[in-house]
Amino acid sequence: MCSTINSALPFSFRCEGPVNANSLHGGLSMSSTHRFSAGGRVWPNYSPQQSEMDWTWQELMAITELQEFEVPNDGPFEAGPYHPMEPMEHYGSCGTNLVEANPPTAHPSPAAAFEVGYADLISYQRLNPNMEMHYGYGGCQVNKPQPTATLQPPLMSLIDPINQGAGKHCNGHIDDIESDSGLSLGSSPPIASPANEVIGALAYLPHEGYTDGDVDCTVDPCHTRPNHIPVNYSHTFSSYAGHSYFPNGQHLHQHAPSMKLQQFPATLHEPPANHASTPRSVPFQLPNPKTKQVGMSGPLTRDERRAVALQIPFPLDKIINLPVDDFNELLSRHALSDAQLTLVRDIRRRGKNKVAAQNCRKRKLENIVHLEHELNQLRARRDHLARERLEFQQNLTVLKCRFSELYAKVFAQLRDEQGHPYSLEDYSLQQSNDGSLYLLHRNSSMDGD
DNA sequence: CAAGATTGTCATTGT
DNA sequence: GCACAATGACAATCT
Repeated sequence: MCSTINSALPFSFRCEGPVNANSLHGGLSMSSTHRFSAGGRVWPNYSPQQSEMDWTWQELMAITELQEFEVPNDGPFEAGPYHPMEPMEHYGSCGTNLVEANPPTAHPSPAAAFEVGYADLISYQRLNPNMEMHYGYGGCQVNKPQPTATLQPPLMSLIDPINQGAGKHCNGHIDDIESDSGLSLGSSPPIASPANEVIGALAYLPHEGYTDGDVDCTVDPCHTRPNHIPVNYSHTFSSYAGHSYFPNGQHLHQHAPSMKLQQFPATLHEPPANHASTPRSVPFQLPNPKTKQVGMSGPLTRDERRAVALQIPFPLDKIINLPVDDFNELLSRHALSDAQLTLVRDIRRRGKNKVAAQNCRKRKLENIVHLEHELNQLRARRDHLARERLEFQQNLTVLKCRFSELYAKVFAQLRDEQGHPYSLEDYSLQQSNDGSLYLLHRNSSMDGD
């Protein structure tokens, strides 16, 4: 005797062997050895070791036991309550709540088995052909800020010593010639780094003070300006020891022969003589160090003023950017006093550290942007998993409902020896360890097995 | 004028 | 041991 029940379900039950009403278990008067097979798997990963075609009764029963299962939500981001974005739908006619009211349980139930294989829910798409399985997140892209172009104003032009006594930055003397603890009286422009274009060269002595013979300037980046930007030097040039320089350290007549030389104001409050673009009525002002543009000069930095005061015979950018061997060679070619040597080494140390600090801060900001992007991606993945869980629960409810119907149908196929059907109220289907199914009277137990 | 942002500098550590 | 990069901390300055 074998009866097969086919339905619209993705699987069917087949009764293997006759119902042996006299095979008593637990003192019952009847039992069943029905082997139920499923024509298709219902849940992937639920029982990976099992044949695609065989479902034990316990497994099927386990499906009916499935409640909500947890989705781990212990990510690094905040574990806020998940708000389903889709309204609940009812399936079938069982009146079952699609979402169980009872919270997820931690007991080793079949639900836990689902947890283990949850990541493999790709197969679950067979029940959800329209399920989106991508985790991409297109709506949370972070516009990574474009790195601000590092302004590279030229190092300071030679400043007429008369100007050293002017204004806030020039108190009539070179402040803190030797001391590192002096006030920072001006924001120096970013010192050129190996990664940045080196613009200009600062010389504190007449140009003859360091010739191309000092250092191999043919390969020295400090002498290359591939992206020279014309700038207005009308009030920022200065002269030193009879030589006029642009702020970038280049001779005026070499690069701007048409520009008129102008006298640097003697004081900050004195308008530059014959200043073409600055009306006399407008007091001369030092350019704001924070708003200096590429190629613009500004107030001397502390180290620059020190270098001027000690007559360091080579530009700051060389001091800072030359390789150590070239730097030492440069020092060896000049007879420097101890104070000069100390200052030069301090300038080199501070200059390199300043660039390092700038790079460090830039990296820090980039890391923040990167982490924000990752955070958005994780949030998108969390939302996607939550939607998957919701769909899973809905399909589970459908299966439970349909299985209940099938259960009743199977039960209806069973007859006792007199051909009478068994009552669902009195009997339930149970499965033994060998997979056999039995009808168990609800008032008895299987302890006697 | 206060508060936050920016920048330079120093001290320290690691390479 | 030296040179240097990286970085936290602090202070000066700017917005």
